Amino acid sequence: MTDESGRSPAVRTRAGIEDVAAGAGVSVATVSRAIRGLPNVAEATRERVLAVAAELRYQPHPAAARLAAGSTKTIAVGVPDPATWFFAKIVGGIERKLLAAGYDFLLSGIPDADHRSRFLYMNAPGGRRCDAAILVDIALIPEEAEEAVADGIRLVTVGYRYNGFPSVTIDNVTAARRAVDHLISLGHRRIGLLGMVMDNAMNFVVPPMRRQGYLKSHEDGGLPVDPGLEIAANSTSDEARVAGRTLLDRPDRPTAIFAMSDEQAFGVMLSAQDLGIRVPGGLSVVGVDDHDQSELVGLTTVRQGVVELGALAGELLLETLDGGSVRHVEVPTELILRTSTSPPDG
Amino acid sequence: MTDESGRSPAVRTRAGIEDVAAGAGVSVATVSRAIRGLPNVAEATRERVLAVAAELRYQPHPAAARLAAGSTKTIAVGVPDPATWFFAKIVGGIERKLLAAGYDFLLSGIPDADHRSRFLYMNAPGGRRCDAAILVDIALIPEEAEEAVADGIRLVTVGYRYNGFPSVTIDNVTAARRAVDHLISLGHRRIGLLGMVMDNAMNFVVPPMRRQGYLKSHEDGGLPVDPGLEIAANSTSDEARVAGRTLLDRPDRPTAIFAMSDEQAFGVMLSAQDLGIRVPGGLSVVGVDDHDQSELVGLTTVRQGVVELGALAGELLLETLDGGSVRHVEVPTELILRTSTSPPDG
DNA sequence: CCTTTTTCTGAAAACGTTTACATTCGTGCT
DNA sequence: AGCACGAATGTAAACGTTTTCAGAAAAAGG
Repeated sequence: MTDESGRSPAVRTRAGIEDVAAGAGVSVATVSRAIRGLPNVAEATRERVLAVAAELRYQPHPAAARLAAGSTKTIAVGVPDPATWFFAKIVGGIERKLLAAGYDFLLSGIPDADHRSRFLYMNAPGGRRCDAAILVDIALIPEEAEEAVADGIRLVTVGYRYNGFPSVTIDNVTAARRAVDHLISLGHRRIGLLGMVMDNAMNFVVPPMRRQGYLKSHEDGGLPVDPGLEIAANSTSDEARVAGRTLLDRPDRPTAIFAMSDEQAFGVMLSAQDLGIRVPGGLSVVGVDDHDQSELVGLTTVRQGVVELGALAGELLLETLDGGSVRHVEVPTELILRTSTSPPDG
Repeated sequence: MTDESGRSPAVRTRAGIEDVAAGAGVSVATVSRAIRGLPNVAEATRERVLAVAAELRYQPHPAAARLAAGSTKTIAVGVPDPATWFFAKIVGGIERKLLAAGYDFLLSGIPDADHRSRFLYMNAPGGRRCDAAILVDIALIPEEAEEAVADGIRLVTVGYRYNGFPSVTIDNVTAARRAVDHLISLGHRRIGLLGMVMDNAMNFVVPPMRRQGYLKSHEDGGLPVDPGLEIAANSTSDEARVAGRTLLDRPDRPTAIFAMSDEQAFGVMLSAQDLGIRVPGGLSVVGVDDHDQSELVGLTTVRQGVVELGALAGELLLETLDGGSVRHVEVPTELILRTSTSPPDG
């Protein structure tokens, strides 16, 4: 086939479209059409081509196909850290949808602003590395956003909303309010806030909204806000543990803590454990997410359907690629009562 | 540049290598060399080219580069389920290494044998979709393995070992023995085994080894093995919860359970909770992994450094691509004592 | 100052598809 | 029988790089 004359013995050369064409006695154009299921190829021909292709284990060269066709059948997904529970769940949700639709799934960790701009740059339409991208909890700075729009990048965001791009979010203010209102209704007056550390360059948008909910609840409940009760930590159990520790070491320590994620809440529970403080009697704790392990540790939390978030993002993306309109969906949240909250002791 | 004469107004056409060449007054060959840092280009020329490229925001077309060069700078990674804690951690470890080395990271969920063979097919060298692949806990059936070797696929496996391919594993027999020996030494005589459900087609190799460790410990300890104390479940908390339930519903229920993963152990703890059985007095529980939440719930477990596993896999892969020799590394495990184990009551 | 290397550079041929356009071939009509 | 038309097929030109090879320029050696 490939070497009519040369007869090189050992080299096992891969079948190309030409080999299939030769084998089936048709032109490469027909092979291409037959294999991709395009119209205007006689049924008999198609079968013959497919048979030969199967026999030769022919597989189109993706790079060649992409180059010629201009479409990559690839989606890039950027998350701050793929090893984190929340992002892993989202990635899982997206992946299932996308693989089912026959897309390749390119995963990028985006730990800082530098990686973010690189991600945008590489996945811009001009980069032709992917057909579209999903960004999870990675907010663009205005100039990047403008640029992205100008480039005509296909993007769906999860966690925050940006005009022109499909997105899936929750109502973060309300989510936080559910948690804090609950604490207030139990009689707590000194409620700590465990926020997320804000790398300015990363421009995270979720923590401020949850903070706002925290403040709103205080306002509506007629409670004063003590700035000393607020602290920030990265969204891991370990980091939250030390943050919780400093909050609980205060002489006028809070009787309850609202943590912006369940993993942080776990950290707080650990710090309470460290200090011999009983949960919920000595300290009530509420988180956000409804983490897989929250039931086991009895954590009261504001549930958001995380895999659902990812799956929805995948769907919205597919819609966009099919030329659908830009949709925004807001997934509802729900307070799940467990044993980490109660009225304060005494 | 691209349109010398035509002056089409609105179309913002992307800069190609030819534009850069024209801008810098050199040939495309020189541009290609300059940009990729190849030798034999005068420093002054390189700088000029780089400057023009930057100004034009030039970015080589990946598909074109791949087609021409034959290398994809892409690694495919296959895991059973990317949303699972264990696999997410591994993926995170791999991703960091690979992105740092400038590789694209293609993620595939491989829930069943069908997906597995598709994965192999697509990522075979002939498929030219990636330069190499990493398979996590996905064992090949013999004929696939043969085929893979014949194809000359570049592969590294994690979780099991296969001749000819680099791999990173733990000693599963020993890991299980650590757990079960510990229980026996505490005085337990009836020790349940919560295994993983074996989809035959998937050919999982880890569960049998851990089971073997369980059996060995019994043998060495002179303990009879009660087959009724063994049950299998998928490796999630929820599924393990119902499995644990049936184990604990028996009249002669075990005084301890060895679960093959921490997530399963969590499920067992939940089932104990459901039945009002105290841990560890009424039931001791040991898992494997040292999950992020294991400390919080006080789970005694056999630690394996999961992110480390992933990072190592990434390193081995890079070594292979650099033409290094096939290495196999076995990561040590360690028993972590917490509060979920104690001598049985009474 | 003239060779002989060595360093740079450019022209053009891959790389393996897709696709616009041209061509051939039946078919049903007049 | 002649014609027009649509379906099936083929030809060849993209697609945007990399890389081989040969030639030009510069450096080194005598």
